[in-house]
Amino acid sequence: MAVSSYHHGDLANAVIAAGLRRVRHRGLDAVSGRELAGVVGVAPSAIYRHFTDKDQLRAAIAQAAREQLARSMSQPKARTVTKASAYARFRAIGEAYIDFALNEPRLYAAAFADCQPSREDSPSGWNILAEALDALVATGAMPKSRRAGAELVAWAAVHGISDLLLSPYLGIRLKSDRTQMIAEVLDGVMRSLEITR
Amino acid sequence: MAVSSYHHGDLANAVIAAGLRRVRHRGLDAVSGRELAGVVGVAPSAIYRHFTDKDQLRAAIAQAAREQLARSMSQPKARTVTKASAYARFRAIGEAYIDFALNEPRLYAAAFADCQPSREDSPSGWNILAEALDALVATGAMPKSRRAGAELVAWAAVHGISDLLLSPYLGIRLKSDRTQMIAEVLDGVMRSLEITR
DNA sequence: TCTGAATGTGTATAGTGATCACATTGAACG
DNA sequence: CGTTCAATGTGATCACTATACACATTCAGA
Repeated sequence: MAVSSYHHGDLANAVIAAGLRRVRHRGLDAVSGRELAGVVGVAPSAIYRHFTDKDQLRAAIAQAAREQLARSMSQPKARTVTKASAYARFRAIGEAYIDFALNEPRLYAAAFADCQPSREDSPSGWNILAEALDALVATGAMPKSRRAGAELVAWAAVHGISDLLLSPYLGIRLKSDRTQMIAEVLDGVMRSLEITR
Repeated sequence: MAVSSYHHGDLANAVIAAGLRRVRHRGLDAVSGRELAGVVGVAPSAIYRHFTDKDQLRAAIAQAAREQLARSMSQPKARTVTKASAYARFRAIGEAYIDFALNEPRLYAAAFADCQPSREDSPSGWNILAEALDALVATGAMPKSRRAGAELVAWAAVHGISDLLLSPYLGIRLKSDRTQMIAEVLDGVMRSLEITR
């Protein structure tokens, strides 16, 4: 595609892809429209045919990052017919979330940095989490009485530990092993929601 | 002070103060050295006498924001001699943290945005939390076996719920009452750490 | 084939971080 | 009291960025 070398053919997506690459190892604040244009091989002003604003460009990149996070969360796909499998999947989702945050810290930060209140993401992580929680209730691993608002409790804990582990501010005091701390927080979520194996 | 109008007298602090004002209603990314210099009434380049870098300026403003957060957390000062008072104080600290985040969202975001791994803050929120947890154990409100790593579990939950409530991305799905959701998360922390009233 | 809409180009403006030589000041010291 | 020096502020300047606008190029359909 784009043999003409004048019309690119898919500039918007190319720019977002280049932006994601840039975010991955320099962070969202390091993306500059001009540089992305240069990487893609186009004049700086061409970007404004596809994004009204730099804010909108940032938002588009952030949404792409969110989609990657959601994809990571949807990796654990075990059949959740038994208590044990539902428990395992729920826990695996949490671990996948934290792993993504620790392995792609800048992508993770970008995912929550810029988002329009109006837009929605298709394979939302929220829905993945909700399904896992439903399975927990269906298999009897979690009391129905704890179901309401459980997404928030679980997400808050997992999001919080991710942020804290990444923050150099608190990172200093966290001398002990990371995997152990993650396990502690996840165990805490289980007690908090009265989830049993 | 500073009647000479040439030498300011306390430029660094004045710039940080102006920066905090700017952060409060435009966010950390909106601070520009030139603008701060203008507000304080000084030439743009003068700032570089006190901050080597813009990164360092941002870090200084972020640290000031962190100190404000810690101050908010240290407001609840009830005597923690009984189970009930220790419980109340611990909970109040969590509520103060979340309140600060919701009332000063940009200040809160800035507090965690830029921080050098080396620097330490004096009245750290971590210590305040640790003391409250010690009091819980001392008064028998929390089993000693849950004490290790309890700061992390508590902070993660409270930090997570703050971030999620502020994020427009998840804010959409959170239709129910905020205070109720906050209470749910705090209740979850209590169950998670086996804290009783 | 012609025509218009979509897309990319080049240029210009304004604001930004950063540097450097220079000016001004206050404080220490004779 | 006067000199001197380090700290601090100024002004000019450079490179880079976001953004707007007039213009060029291409593609798709009547």
